[in-house]
Amino acid sequence: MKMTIKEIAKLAGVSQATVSKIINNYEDVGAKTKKRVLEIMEEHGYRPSYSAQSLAKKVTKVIGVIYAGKINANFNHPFFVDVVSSFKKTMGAEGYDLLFFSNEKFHKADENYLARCQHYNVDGCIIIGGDQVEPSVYDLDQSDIPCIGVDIQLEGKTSGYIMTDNEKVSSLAVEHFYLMDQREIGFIGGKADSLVSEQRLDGFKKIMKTYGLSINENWIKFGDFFEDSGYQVMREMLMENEIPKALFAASDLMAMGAIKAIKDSGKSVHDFSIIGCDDITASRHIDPPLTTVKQDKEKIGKMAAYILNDLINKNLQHTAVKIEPELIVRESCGTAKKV
Amino acid sequence: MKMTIKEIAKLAGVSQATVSKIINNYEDVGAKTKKRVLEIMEEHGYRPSYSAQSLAKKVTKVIGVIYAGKINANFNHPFFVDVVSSFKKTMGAEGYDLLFFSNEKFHKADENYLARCQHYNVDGCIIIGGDQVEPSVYDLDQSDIPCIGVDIQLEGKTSGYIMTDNEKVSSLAVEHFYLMDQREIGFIGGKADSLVSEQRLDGFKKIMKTYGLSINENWIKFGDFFEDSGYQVMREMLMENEIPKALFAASDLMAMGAIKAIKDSGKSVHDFSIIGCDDITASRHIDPPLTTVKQDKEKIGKMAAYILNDLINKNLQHTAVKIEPELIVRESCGTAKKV
DNA sequence: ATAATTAACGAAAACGGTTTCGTAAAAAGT
DNA sequence: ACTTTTTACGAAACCGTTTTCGTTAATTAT
Repeated sequence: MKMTIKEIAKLAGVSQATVSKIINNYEDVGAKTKKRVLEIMEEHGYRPSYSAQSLAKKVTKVIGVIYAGKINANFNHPFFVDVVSSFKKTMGAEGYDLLFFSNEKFHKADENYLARCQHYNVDGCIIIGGDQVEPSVYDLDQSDIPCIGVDIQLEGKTSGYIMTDNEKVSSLAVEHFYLMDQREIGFIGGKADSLVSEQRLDGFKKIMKTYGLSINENWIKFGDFFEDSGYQVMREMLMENEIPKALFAASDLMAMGAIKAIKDSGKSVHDFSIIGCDDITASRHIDPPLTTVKQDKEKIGKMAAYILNDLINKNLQHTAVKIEPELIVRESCGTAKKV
Repeated sequence: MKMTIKEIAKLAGVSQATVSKIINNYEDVGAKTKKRVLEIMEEHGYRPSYSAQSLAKKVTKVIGVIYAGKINANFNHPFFVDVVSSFKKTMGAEGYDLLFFSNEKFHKADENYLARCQHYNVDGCIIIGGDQVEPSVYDLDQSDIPCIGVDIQLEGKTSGYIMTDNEKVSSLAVEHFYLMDQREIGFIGGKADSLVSEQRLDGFKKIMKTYGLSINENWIKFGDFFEDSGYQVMREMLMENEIPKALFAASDLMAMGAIKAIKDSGKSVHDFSIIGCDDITASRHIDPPLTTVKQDKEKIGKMAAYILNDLINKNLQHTAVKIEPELIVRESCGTAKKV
């Protein structure tokens, strides 16, 4: 049942070469021959084998997708889900399918990402930022395989990266607090060793200084971008003597966790001002509707695809792009003081 | 730089065959030879080519992932995100990577799913239920490629499927309404032509009859499982003369949309009883915390992986499995009447 | 009518591996 | 010491394509 090019050729009374040329749209094949062969192919449901093709040509039309960091990390984080969804859509339109690598710790130790990219001969890959830069990711970055990093800084000649302007993210949040007359501001970061966390913290400190606000180091804590960590961290803060009145959380999920911690502690959320980050779908529905710094997930995914495409087609050198964040005001910072 | 088996063989002073045997753990190769070759491979960072390997062997260790239905449908629906995440984790542990097919409408018309599965020579595939059964999915189902369907009924000899017991889902919801003294019950389904919607509606009607509750056909509407559709549908209902006091929505997202519609209409959500379905992360945080029928996403993903594995290893014939749903009571059906 | 082009096709090498089967050397049995 | 078995390895065919280059037949130019 599984037809090969050889059998099609025999059936059509032509050579393999001719069939192959028809598959690949060569010019030098007669119109009637072409028609006949095409019909036979259709009739037998013939499809060229990917393996054979990508062995012979050097192109695969497959993009590797890598979640850096711990096992399965971020695959189901709402922010990355939306980014990857947008990326997938855009790359799909270019004819690419996406190969999601299982975390390497599941594989034999020696099968790192570079090895697997070479193994599958992917045309390029996207690396989703993780906790820190693993050696395995570094090797891939340094290779000649086109890579686009999201929330992770890639430096290879055939790499690029994209992320939201994270310092601006913090500025937007703190500025809003300031406008709402909040001065006792805490910061809940994501994974302490992630680039994103670092940049947001930097931005946070800078803008606090700019506004002449004092920074309380006890009010700076780190989670892992997911909800539970926000809950834990807030819980700790709540047990201290001094409690910040305003909180900027580096993800909506952590903000949600923090809010839950506040509620569970018996205090009223309305006595706190809270700003999240990402603007995930749920944010507008929670209680209170969450004021947040929006990241343009759609755009990030799309741009990542464009850049990767250019990298693959060698229209581009190494590039880094920053996307503008946007403040979305809802009700978690009080409505009373709204102008 | 790109090493081939031939070069490794030359470097080691052995034949290709021997190197290949080492790669594939054949017994008939001497210990010292093996060691030497292994070292050379390591030293040169040699990795066998996937294309060449899967051309020669017949196994790829790749699973195809297909979202049936419209472009990009369901890729970012929280329910499926969690299911696929769990599936990915489990398959990853078995050494599989996942190939996500871009929607075929992006590809040339003739490249349907079966064609691409054959093209890539995947070991098996998972099909995520969509609006309806497309011809392309049917062909794949009927082929000899192992397939596991989630929320979609696959009937091929090498296929299986898994979904929550959807009639039970509706029973759980309606029973709860009944206990809470709600009699005027509406139903918001997902995509009207999806199997899941059908089953839930059937279950809904049955249980309503069982309890002797009258069914108002105007209170039965369909969305598409996403939030906006819940909003729209609820908006319509709100404009009618008779408005149901209790609503079962076939997804939490639609429930969230419905709640928003109620709020936007100026009415109080607390005058309504609402039950969702899925139990996504956000559900416990929204206002009011959503009572919902939980689907065990983790389990569904894991079981899907187990079944697919068995299908691939031919330990299994066609199988269908149903997963038990569970009612999670929170506050969207009033707390006053709680026992 | 003849030479020069062009069109249409095929032979065969290459892509990078796997696997069967045969064989020489080493080990074991007698 | 000689046969038998086992061990370690290699030659070569094969997996299903692509692609280069040469060749013949058909056109066109002269």
